[in-house]
Amino acid sequence: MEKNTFERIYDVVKQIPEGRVASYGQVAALAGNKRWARVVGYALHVNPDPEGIPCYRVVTKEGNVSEAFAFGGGNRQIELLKAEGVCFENGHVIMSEYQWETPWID
DNA sequence: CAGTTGACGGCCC
DNA sequence: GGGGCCGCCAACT
Repeated sequence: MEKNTFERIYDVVKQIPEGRVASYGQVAALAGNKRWARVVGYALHVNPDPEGIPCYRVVTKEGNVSEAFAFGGGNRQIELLKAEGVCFENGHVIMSEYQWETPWID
């Protein structure tokens, strides 16, 4: 049973632990192809289930968040991440310390 | 079916 | 470090 590209991306995002963030490229790589960075952005853009898909834990490789955030605003995303213990620096996540360590990968 | 778009990533200046 | 260009793939019109 092969899942669609979007479903695979959503599945990966759902697996992101609290207090951690993953870059679009990271999610894309875990979903199957790291070149899906654009596709990941698009997938989260449609975000069919914002309550089940913590898209706020997904940031750019620089730790920068998106303005067009599904929850109401990019600033909102930062607040949510800070609430989970993620520290920010100059408006961006310290990726070096908080980027998801993807231990698995089937 | 073909062209455009997009919440990106990497490389260059 | 910041800004710009190209490339990548799937979804949308």
